Amino acid sequence: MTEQDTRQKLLSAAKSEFLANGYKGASLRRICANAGVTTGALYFFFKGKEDLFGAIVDKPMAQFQKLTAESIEMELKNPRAYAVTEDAIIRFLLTYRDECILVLDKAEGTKYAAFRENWEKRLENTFGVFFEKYLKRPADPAIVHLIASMRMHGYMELLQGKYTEEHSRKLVNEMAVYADAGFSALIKELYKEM
Amino acid sequence: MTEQDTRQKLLSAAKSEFLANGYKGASLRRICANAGVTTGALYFFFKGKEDLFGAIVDKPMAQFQKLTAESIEMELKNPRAYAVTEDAIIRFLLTYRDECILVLDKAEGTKYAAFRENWEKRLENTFGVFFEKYLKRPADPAIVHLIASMRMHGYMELLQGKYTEEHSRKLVNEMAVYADAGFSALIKELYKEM
Amino acid sequence: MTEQDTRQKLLSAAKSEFLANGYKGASLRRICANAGVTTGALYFFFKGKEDLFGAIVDKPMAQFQKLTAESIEMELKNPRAYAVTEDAIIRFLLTYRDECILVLDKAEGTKYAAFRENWEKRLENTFGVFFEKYLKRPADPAIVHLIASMRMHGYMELLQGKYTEEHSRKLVNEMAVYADAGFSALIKELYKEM
Amino acid sequence: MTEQDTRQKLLSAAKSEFLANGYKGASLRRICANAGVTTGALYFFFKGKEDLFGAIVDKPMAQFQKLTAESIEMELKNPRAYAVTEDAIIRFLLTYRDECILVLDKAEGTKYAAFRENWEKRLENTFGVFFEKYLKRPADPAIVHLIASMRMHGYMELLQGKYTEEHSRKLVNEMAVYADAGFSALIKELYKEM
DNA sequence: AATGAATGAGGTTTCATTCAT
DNA sequence: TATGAATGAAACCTCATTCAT
Repeated sequence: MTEQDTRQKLLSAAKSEFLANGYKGASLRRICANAGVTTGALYFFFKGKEDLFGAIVDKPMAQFQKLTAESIEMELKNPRAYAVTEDAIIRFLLTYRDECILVLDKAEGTKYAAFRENWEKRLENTFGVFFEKYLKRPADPAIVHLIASMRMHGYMELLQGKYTEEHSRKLVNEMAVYADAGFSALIKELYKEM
Repeated sequence: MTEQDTRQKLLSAAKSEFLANGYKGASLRRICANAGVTTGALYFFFKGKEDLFGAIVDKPMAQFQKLTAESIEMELKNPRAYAVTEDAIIRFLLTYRDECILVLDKAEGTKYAAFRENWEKRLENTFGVFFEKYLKRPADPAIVHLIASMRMHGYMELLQGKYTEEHSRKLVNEMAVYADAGFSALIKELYKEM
Repeated sequence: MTEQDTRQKLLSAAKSEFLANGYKGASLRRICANAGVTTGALYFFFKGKEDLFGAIVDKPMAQFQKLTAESIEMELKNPRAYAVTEDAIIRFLLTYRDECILVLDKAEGTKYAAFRENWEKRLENTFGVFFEKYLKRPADPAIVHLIASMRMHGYMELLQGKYTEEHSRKLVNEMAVYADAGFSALIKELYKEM
Repeated sequence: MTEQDTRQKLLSAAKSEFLANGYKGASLRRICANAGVTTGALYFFFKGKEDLFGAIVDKPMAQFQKLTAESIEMELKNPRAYAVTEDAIIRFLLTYRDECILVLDKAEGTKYAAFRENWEKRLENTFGVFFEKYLKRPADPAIVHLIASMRMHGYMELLQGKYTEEHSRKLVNEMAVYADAGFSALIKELYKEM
């Protein structure tokens, strides 16, 4: 077995374990057992539990960070860019499905613990801007948070259900139809309340 | 220390711990330490970890089960009842906020593990019926699931954010506006696709 | 409930528990639960686990000690007395069946731990005397021990199987027939070996 | 410390502890302490308490099962084979003295709990057949049980007393003389009763 | 006469981690 | 590269016992 083989087996077993039990609930013993190596081997390749988790998600997530940073920049220049940037993000999510699930839903106890929350907050900001634009005043942060959080959750569900890429894109579009109409209606409703 | 103090302290410490770390991640030691007693004391009041969890959520959840059972029955007779039953459920969720969060989001490892999933499935069924009614054909289960899951998540977020009851009701209404409009738009979109 | 009632219930529950699980394996909690009282009550009537055990068996066993002491004395004066004294002992065993089982087979961890061994040793001595008498020399202590131990075990089995007194007496007689014939044959065999 | 030392030390300490306190009463902590390691170390070598017990007795007992199975088969074909098969069994018992004691007398709580009882039942069956053959009718099951149980106990005592193999064989023969004569006399006695 | 509460030690087991080889 | 061995802390739980009331 080449050195890469072992490392790869460990990463693969770790991914399954983390997905199944979350970071905290994952057992390095089980990972090693499933990889067919001893615990010592794991510590040759990785510094520890968190390092192992990082080895799976760090690279994709760095890219993701860059992606979202660009998105925000673009959207600040041109709000219409949203469709484009969302598409890029969706593509990314679908490409690195497992890694995203890990970071967004299984990362309690790691440095990524707040990752999802942070993303959600950015989404919230974006949504807040929209609301303010159409409402001519800031909206109740709670409703903005709710809408953003539901949207985020939609993306998460999309990841968890293992649809084909084509099917996923269709679902994303339908979610967008749903959300856009909902957003418009909500604006009207909030406008009435004034 | 008065009579029921210790039991109450244990329940209170347990609630915090379960909320913070989930059932599996919760430590009875920490609970006891926070309650200011030894681990043995806990076992005087409760049979074990699951019994302790149950002592917090069992009673409210029995009531909740009754509530949802009634809701389903009513909705089967008259679909318009949805508004009424939803209102009752929302009131319940807000009244037993912590207990609901525990059962719906922190219960892995307990008998309530599937509680949220089951509820979501029922919601999915209801939504599926609506879709079929307006679409004259069954909708893609994936989109029904997505919409239902997002709605569920909305309720969850409502619980997590500690809004006043009045505020919460307002948010529920706004969520309904959002969701109804989204639903209608989606129906149209799906209709076009045929 | 009168005071005697509770004490009696505790003793009765304790007897069952000790019989079922032995002294060490018995749980005072279970005893109290089965007696329908709290642990505190137990400690009002008894000083602790061993005292509770003693309260069940001490009185009968004192009598038993007296009985065997007399037996030995009588047998030393007249070996033919064996039949008489054995009968008395059997009667005792059948009368205090449970207590005897407790002391002879479930007493590890109590002051009675060596009781059975001691009785066996006395039986061994008696048997040794017989052997020496008919063999004109001391027999191998090992075979004497074996024969005595088997006889003891016969008594124990008699207790464990819950036969009627009549049936038990019949079995005792048959055991005696078996043992006497065995003894005679063994003497002959050992005599040949010289 | 050489390679297998710790495992061996653990097995040795475990054997002593199990012999002294039985399976249930044995403490893994004491075992580890006596072996000079921490409790964690035990779990590197063994899956748990029962696995540890199994590591001591499983192999010998598998062999023993084969042995008794063969014995039964042979005796069914030719009842005279009893002498031969008994000899093989005795040799086995003497070779794996400790393991046999563990399984036959200290195994409550393990999968071997019923081992001795089963063996005794087989012996009882064999004895029952003998009785019926010479008595021309079935004998009282109680007396058959008693005789069989006493014989079994004889074997057990043989194991507990640490005699040399030669001495043991002599004792087995003497037990056989004792038992055969006892059996004959009992048959006669029972015959008279008819 | 008895309750209800609490202790503290000990039970088996799992964990992430370390380290000599 | 990787093994095999071992640690020590923490996990849930049960125990006999004590004590104020």
